Amino acid sequence: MVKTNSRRDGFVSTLASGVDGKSLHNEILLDLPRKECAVVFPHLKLIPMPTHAVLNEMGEPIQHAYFINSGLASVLNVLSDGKSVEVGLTGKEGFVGLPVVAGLNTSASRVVMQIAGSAYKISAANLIKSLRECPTLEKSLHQFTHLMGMQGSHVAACNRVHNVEERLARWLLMSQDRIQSDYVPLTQEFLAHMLGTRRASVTVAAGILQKAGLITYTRGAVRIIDRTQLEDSSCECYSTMVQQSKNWENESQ
Amino acid sequence: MVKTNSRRDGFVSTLASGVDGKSLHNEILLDLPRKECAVVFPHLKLIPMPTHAVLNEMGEPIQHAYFINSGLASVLNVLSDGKSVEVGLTGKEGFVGLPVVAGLNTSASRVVMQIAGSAYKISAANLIKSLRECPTLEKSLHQFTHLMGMQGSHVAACNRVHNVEERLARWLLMSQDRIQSDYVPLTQEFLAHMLGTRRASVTVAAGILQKAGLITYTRGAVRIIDRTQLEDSSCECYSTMVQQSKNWENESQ
DNA sequence: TACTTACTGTACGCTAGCGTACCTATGTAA
DNA sequence: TTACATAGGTACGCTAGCGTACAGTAAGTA
Repeated sequence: MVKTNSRRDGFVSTLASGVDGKSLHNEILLDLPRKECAVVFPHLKLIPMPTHAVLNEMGEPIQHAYFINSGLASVLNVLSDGKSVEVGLTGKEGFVGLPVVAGLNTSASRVVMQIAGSAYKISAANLIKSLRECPTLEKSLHQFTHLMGMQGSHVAACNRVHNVEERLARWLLMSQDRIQSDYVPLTQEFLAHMLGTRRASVTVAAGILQKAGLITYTRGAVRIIDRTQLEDSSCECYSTMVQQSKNWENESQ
Repeated sequence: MVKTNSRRDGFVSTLASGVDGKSLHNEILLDLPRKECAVVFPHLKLIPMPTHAVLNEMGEPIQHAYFINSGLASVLNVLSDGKSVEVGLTGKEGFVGLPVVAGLNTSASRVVMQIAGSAYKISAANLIKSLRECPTLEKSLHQFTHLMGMQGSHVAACNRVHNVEERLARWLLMSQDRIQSDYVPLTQEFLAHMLGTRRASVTVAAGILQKAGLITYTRGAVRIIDRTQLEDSSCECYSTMVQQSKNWENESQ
């Protein structure tokens, strides 16, 4: 999901590291041309995002949007009985606050940090203002809207037809891609929320994957051992989604 | 899902009825300002869309886009074993070919007419060209992208947690909204495809709804009898999605 | 060191829905 | 009228996953 882009240059890095002294990883921001950086960056503030931080709440107005810089955020659909089901997943390639880009005020889902990290925060008002002057940013965000829609649709199909073990494998692979680490610091309880299933079902599925030597599970964290075999254990949805992201990179400009 | 818009005037209707002598129902087109109509309409051709016509095929290049004028189109995710799961649904409020709007060439899903109707067809190339001159159209389509993404996400959650009977009720209600008729000419076989379940499961679920007096089932068609009670039988997802569409109408512009 | 809390492993009865099969209606065409 | 194809009703054994409960274990704290 890394877009190659000739615009990444010393200028951008300098601007970025000026914000809070940390380096810029968000791929949407990295791909902005100089002109647009100058418009957007003054509105950004790099803030730490602790685990379980709620970025947007379902049904509530969106005050701020976020360019994820590190860590992992989940897009959840919350049902009236309190159950939640993950419908999307994004890391440093992504952005939270898409409804604002579409001209809407209300979030259709809850977005939560699953793995702590950092993000560039911008107020909805400043984002809207910036978009008027930043066609590249606008285009990126429209494309990302489409990409997240595709992701949601795939998850819809996957949730219908694939079992817990396959979905767990898929989820671990998608996470690893986004945080670029084989260490996924999550409890089974939270994985269960992600997969919309029981904690006990995750224990069983994780046990199977562990016995097969694909992962090791320690208290509060998974480590991925054999990625290739994990892909085999996962449902086809993983490779389909990866393929579509690649199409997206190649076809968009 | 009907957007009220002052731009709907005699001019537009005249232009529209010029195409094939039939009247224009597509709500995105109806909401275009005169200027943009003049750009887009010359590229449109109103064509009949028979049942099971494939508008876009998953993984294949998009040659044409469609403004649905009547009937009902399903967005399906096709799995390698040939199974398909519906992830979206659109009628005259909608558009097929969203990837093109996002700047992509390949369709991420199969789009099929479920109930015959008609659509305004436009080549991908002409659409792209038109979009450059039509900011209103572009904005509408970006918003529709977002709306379909929300729909897919909701279906993802719904598929995970709700049973066949609830999902069938939801599907019938969503169809009725889009075709504005209580008569839904579909076999149980096809409903099963829509819900990603067995035909036999649909028979059972439809039987329950029929006994309760909410629908009647005749060979190849359902008729909705008691809409209010059907809403009660449906899962919360229906009302959530309706609510979000309303937000969309109110908040956009 | 003992206590406490949070996380993981496992078990058990239960149910929705699956795959499959077969029979019965209902249209349609010869 | 008969033959045929398609759609709907029903049944049966089977399995994944649910809800729940409880015990074991690691990690933090007094």
